[in-house]
Amino acid sequence: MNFWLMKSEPEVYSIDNLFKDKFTLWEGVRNYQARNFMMNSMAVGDLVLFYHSNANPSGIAGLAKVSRTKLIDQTQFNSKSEYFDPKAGVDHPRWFCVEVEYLLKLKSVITLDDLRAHTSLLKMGVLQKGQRLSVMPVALNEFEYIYKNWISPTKSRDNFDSLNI
DNA sequence: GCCAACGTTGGC
DNA sequence: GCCAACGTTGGC
Repeated sequence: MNFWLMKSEPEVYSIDNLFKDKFTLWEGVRNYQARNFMMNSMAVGDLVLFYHSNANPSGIAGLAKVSRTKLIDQTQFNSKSEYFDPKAGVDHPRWFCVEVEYLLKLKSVITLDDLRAHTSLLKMGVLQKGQRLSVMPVALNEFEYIYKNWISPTKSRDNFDSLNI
């Protein structure tokens, strides 16, 4: 299993939206590196830190799980969509996405300051200066650390049993 | 709203 | 294939 961090602006689509929807297609990614992660590396069951960007505060707002992979992002073909890509065609799609499933919403957002206060997390992609990727991998040790410190209901568990994964 | 960082585009 | 110009991201 792999771990990911995926960014969304809560004004556009928040963890509350995902709670209501239960599932969502992660459409609109128009960055090749981010696309390649979704296309080549994500597997069903991978866990996702749902990150609110451009928010008050910005940070990790909840947890999701990859439920379908290697889907063609249909918005690239829709000339009415803000994600329309005139260089893509149904016979040669450029952009792919995954579907994610809601798992939980945190009682409070784990802010960037929260994360930076822990030396074990200093290497996290999302904390690096100038990083702009909207989909990025999270190391196992980083995910476990975050899980133990902020997500696990008992804070004493060291596995993911409570999530029924 | 500012602006640093970084990805993409396109002329050459 | 270089690289300047431009657009976007996203914290602040």
